[in-house]
Amino acid sequence: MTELTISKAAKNAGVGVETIRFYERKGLIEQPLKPLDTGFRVYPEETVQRVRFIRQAQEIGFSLREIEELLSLRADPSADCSDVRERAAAKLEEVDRKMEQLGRIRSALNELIAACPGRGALRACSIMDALVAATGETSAHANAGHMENPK
Amino acid sequence: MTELTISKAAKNAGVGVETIRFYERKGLIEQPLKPLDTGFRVYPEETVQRVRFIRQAQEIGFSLREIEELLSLRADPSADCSDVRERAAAKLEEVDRKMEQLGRIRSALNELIAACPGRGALRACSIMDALVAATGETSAHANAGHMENPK
DNA sequence: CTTGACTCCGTACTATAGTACGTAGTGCAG
DNA sequence: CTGCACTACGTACTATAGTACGGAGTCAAG
Repeated sequence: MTELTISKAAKNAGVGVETIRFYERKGLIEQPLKPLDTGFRVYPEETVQRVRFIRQAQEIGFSLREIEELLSLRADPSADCSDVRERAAAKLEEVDRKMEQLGRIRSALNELIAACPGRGALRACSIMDALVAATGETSAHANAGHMENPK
Repeated sequence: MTELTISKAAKNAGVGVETIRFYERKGLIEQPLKPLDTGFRVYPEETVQRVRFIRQAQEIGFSLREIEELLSLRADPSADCSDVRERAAAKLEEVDRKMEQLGRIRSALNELIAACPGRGALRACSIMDALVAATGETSAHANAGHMENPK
């Protein structure tokens, strides 16, 4: 098996060379004490697996910071499966929250679009109106009364 | 009406002073050629409205860059309502794509959690397994055949 | 007239996830 | 043995949306 240089490892893992180095700096993967006389990194296959793991976890919504924790867990002999499960559950809740938020945005956009005549001057654009109107709502009472103690 | 200094304008708009200045630097709001002898900014009520508009548009998912476009449109007398509508529709599609993506993530997490025993050593954790397994899938054929022309 | 609050400006820093660049040192092919 | 590709390293830069900071000037109350 050919020695895995950084570019080969990167290629195998499906990332760029700089990304490997970036992960090393971040401590997500250990840099492989370049054993050759040359000072060049030579990677074990594990590293490629690790990078794939990282990308996979990213795809299901984990940040690099969270992935780091997952990886530490993996290395921890006392780590329990429930630890991982908890993290997954927490992430699921987070995803649910994001979806709800997006759902609200979606409804707002839909309403805006439905109400929009779709033609005509911007003066008559209900989308702009909606945006502007919303901005006015809380405006009136905000600094209306000249407060004595302005912060 | 008291002159709107930056901190009052910020307060009224519900943002920080630095945010106002940031928006000015970004060109999202014009800085109000400080007319007093002092050199202090004095804002028209419009600016507060504008900042509110920005926050409102952000809430329905527009980035500052997109909001800038929306604002230019608003200032453009030849701008048509359909321009705005198109942007809203594009944003809606984007939101839909994001929701689908999140939905996939959600399913993946759900499956992972459902399959997880929830206790026991990490060796037996199906979540970790799934992550690791996925990483291995494409690994075999990646650099298996020593290719003659490595990049 | 001093003090504290407010303002100005530019710059630097936060977080996230990389990407790019320049310099210098290697490895291998022709 | 020349030259290109590759490597190492540190630093700087990208985008996004702000936040924080330091020094200087100003305003208003006491």
